[in-house]
Amino acid sequence: MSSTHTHSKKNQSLTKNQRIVLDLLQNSGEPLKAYFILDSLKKEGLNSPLQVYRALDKLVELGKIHKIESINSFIICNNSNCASNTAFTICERCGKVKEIKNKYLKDSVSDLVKDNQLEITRYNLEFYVLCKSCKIN
Amino acid sequence: MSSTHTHSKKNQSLTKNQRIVLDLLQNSGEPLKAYFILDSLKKEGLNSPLQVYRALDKLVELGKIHKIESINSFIICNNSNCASNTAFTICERCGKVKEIKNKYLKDSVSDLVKDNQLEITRYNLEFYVLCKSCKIN
DNA sequence: ACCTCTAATGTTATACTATTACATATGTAA
DNA sequence: TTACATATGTAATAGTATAACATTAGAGGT
Ligand SMILES: [Zn+2]
Ligand SMILES: [Zn+2]
Ligand SMILES: [Zn+2]
Ligand SMILES: [Zn+2]
Repeated sequence: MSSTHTHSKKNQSLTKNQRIVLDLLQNSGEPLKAYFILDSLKKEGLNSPLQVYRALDKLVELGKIHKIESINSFIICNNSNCASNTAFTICERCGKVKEIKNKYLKDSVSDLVKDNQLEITRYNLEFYVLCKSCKIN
Repeated sequence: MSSTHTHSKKNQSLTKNQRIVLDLLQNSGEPLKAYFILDSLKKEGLNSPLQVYRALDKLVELGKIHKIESINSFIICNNSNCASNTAFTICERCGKVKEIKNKYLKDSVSDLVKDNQLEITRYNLEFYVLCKSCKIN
């Protein structure tokens, strides 16, 4: 079973608990809270908070999901290579969260970092907005 | 006692609880947790979490302190006019937090926002670093 | 196959963070 | 004064996360 390529490691190495938590977040697409995940996955055999938190921790570490600290929630990564750099917009009215595509963001952040003489290892940027539907209503 | 000028309102309007919580954060200069604040201020007459949280909420609203979400802690504002825009460096090793002076940051953020076509109402930026003393050791 | 080591699991209990609810008091403005 | 908004005090409870310990599953080397 070690005929695999290097790049497949990350996908294959997910354990059962990690996989079902990731699937839930993937299918949801929006931020979910740990205890909501727990309730949702009772039927899958997750019985204790720790089982959820351990899976979440690992998935965060792998960069497959992100934690949005201000709402104690977890969301599937919407990019392919965030590493541990994250950037979100959060609607101030309805709480809707979107991960900002880091394709273009990177250069902007680099400039900002350079301009302010920071030596950073990673970053987390939270931009509060009024989402489209909230702007209308 | 209402002979005051308009601009002094914000300072004078602090209530007793708000004042003693603010003083503690001011004197500390580093991020403090709500229950630590509670313990520290037992002798000042604060007996319940709610008394602390209410003071903290108000001080955050006034922009006098900021909450650092990722560590559930509160820190005195190091700028004069953050409004609700915040930017911190956080040491990945020892957890030391510093607020970034927003004097220069503002333009950089404006550029970033413009480049990424965001319409934001405010922001919170967290830059993870290795602080000087951690870099040495 | 066997041993070894590391990572993950299962379970219980507990720690930490924050809010609800309700009664009371205080300050401010008409 | 009356009315209103804001702040307080207190108790109970909700929500978030980790410690501790025993057990199991996988990966790698021999
Ligand atoms: Zn991502
Ligand atoms: Zn919205
Ligand atoms: Zn500030
Ligand atoms: Zn440090």
